[in-house]
Amino acid sequence: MIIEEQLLLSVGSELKSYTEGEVIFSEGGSPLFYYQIVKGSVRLCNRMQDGKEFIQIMIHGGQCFGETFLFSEARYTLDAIALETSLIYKLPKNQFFMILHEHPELHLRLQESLSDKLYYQYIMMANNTKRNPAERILSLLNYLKDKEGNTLPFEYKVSLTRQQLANLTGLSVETIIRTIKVLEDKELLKIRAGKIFF
DNA sequence: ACATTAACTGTTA
DNA sequence: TAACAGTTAATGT
Repeated sequence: MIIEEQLLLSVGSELKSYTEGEVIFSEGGSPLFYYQIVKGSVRLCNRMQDGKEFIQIMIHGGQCFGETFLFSEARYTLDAIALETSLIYKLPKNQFFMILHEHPELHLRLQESLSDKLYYQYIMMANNTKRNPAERILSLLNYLKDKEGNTLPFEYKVSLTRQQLANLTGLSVETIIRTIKVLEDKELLKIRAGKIFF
């Protein structure tokens, strides 16, 4: 959790419910709020004119998003869309800076959260540029498993759909399916009832 | 709703 | 040019 709920409420944050697929903010819009997820998850993505999308990062409960845009004059360069029904705190920009001013220790937490996101972005940028599909998928799975703190083989259950894996790696769903099967043959992962165990 | 397969096309090593 | 990845479309769970 980045900012305590009590504190968020005391400065007039709005607790808003979003349904699956609902757009929270979109590319080109003016960043006016700080968002923090209570329950659910959100994807930050770029949508192409042909309807395809590339997921930059997924944000889960306790984490915040959109905050980086409050520190610059830039407009949103991506969309934030609810991955599922989610409860999210929405705090106006000026109130956000007010509590940052009154609670300087929050800077450290925001910095840590930002570093985590950047770490993921670095990994994904390196992976999605040159590597082959198997390497792209494996490094994404490695990152996800690592984040969960799981070290045992085939213990980590990948909760993402094939489509989500495709949108995170820039590969097609079919390539994900084909490659996942090759990786299963090589015994680098297991598939049980359609779910990937890594 | 999500996963899989097949047939086909274009690209790349 | 053979292998590979995306597209399309049909089918399966």
